[in-house]
Amino acid sequence: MGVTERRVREKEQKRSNMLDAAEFVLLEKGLDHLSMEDVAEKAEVSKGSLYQYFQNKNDLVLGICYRATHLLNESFKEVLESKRKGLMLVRELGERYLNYVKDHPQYYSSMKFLDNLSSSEGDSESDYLELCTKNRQEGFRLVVEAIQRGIHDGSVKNDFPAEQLALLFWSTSHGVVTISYMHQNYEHFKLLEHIGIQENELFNAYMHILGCGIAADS
Amino acid sequence: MGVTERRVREKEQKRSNMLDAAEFVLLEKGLDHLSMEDVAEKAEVSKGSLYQYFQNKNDLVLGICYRATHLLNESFKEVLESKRKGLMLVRELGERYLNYVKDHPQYYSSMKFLDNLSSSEGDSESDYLELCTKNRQEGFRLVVEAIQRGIHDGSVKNDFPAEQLALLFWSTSHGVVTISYMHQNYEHFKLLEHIGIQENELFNAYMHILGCGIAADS
DNA sequence: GTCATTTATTGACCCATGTTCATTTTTTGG
DNA sequence: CCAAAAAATGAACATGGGTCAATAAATGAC
Repeated sequence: MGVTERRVREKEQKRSNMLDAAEFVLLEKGLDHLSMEDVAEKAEVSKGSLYQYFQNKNDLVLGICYRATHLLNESFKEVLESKRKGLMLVRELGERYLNYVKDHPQYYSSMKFLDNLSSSEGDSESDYLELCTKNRQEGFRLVVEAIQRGIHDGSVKNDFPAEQLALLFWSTSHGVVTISYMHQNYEHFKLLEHIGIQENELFNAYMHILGCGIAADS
Repeated sequence: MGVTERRVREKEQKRSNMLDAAEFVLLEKGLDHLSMEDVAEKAEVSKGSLYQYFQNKNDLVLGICYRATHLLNESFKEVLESKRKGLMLVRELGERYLNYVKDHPQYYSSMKFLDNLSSSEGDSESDYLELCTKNRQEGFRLVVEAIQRGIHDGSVKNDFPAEQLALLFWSTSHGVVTISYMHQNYEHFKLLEHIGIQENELFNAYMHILGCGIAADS
């Protein structure tokens, strides 16, 4: 009979509801003030129930992070479906990343949480940790693919191996996006408007400079 | 009499001792496991005493961050004393930043803490918060200066205003350094060695690409 | 339909840690 | 040497993550 199947489905549904609630609280209060009590209340369950679906608070946040990395990867995959030049794909990936952070700040903060997970805390079992890591590797692989296609179609120069260029793009865009995120979400961060430029301008300048560095001379 | 002066000096000395202890604990246990109790024990004072010198835990960490930003700025100033071409100075700044993070991971983690301070938490009074912000602006100003000198001496092209280039350099190097830090300090972060390159290589590639982007055509 | 068994839910409770404050100790100036 | 001011202390409080015995609900055999 399909009873067990149904129960598995129901369990996933409840877990998903809890993650929805957690996302809501994360968006409302930020990572530092996300409490299990608040999540439980929002999800209309008891605090104890949360612990039947998530091993601890870290695991819960990593559950959000799993969604976050998955969504970003889906967005990246869309880009790679295009048949345009590789260099254009790279630019598009960067734009997607920038918009993603603007549209889903709670997802981005869960990814920052993953980044800040120290080794010792990684020890505490979390099923989601491995999934998040896998997703991130997958995302990186997509960047590599875009660059490889650029090298093949001649739009990206091949001074460096594709992985290295991808890592470079990964790191630097991470930095640019971080600044953009801080500008949007933190009151006390006033570097951008102190200079008087918009995030778009920053990003365009970034892509221009990067373009000069990695574009093939044509 | 110089009694009050002496007491001010003593007070600063005690505060400094507490910061030393806090740095020690930060290095030992990381930001997540830094407890006021541990700091108090290491500093050989009671927990309550800490609160006579720091308004709360955030303030204490920002006290470390103040030292951190100050030290980095001092290092940057040394670079700017050189008479070399501006482009070289920029590269040197990047190298300093990279080495700084390697040599003082506890300082870097305190700077990450500053970065992650949400607006609401910034509300909670911290004398050090403003000082840290000031220091960061000062650091940024030094980067701008290096680039301005590069534009003047013709080693940096002037497609963009110096502030914009500086922000770009700031953001992207932040990203590269972050990756490097994570590689060194987090077990579960295996992106670099999975690809099989060293941090130096990454940094050199970064400076090379960046150089292509911002160097004047000569 | 009933009931024993398994599974899920609950919230009171525990504990770690940041923070406060009344009390005690030390320092100061006369 | 003493009264007043300043500093240090640690017991006590508040918050929030995590646990668990008790309860409720669901299941399947009869």
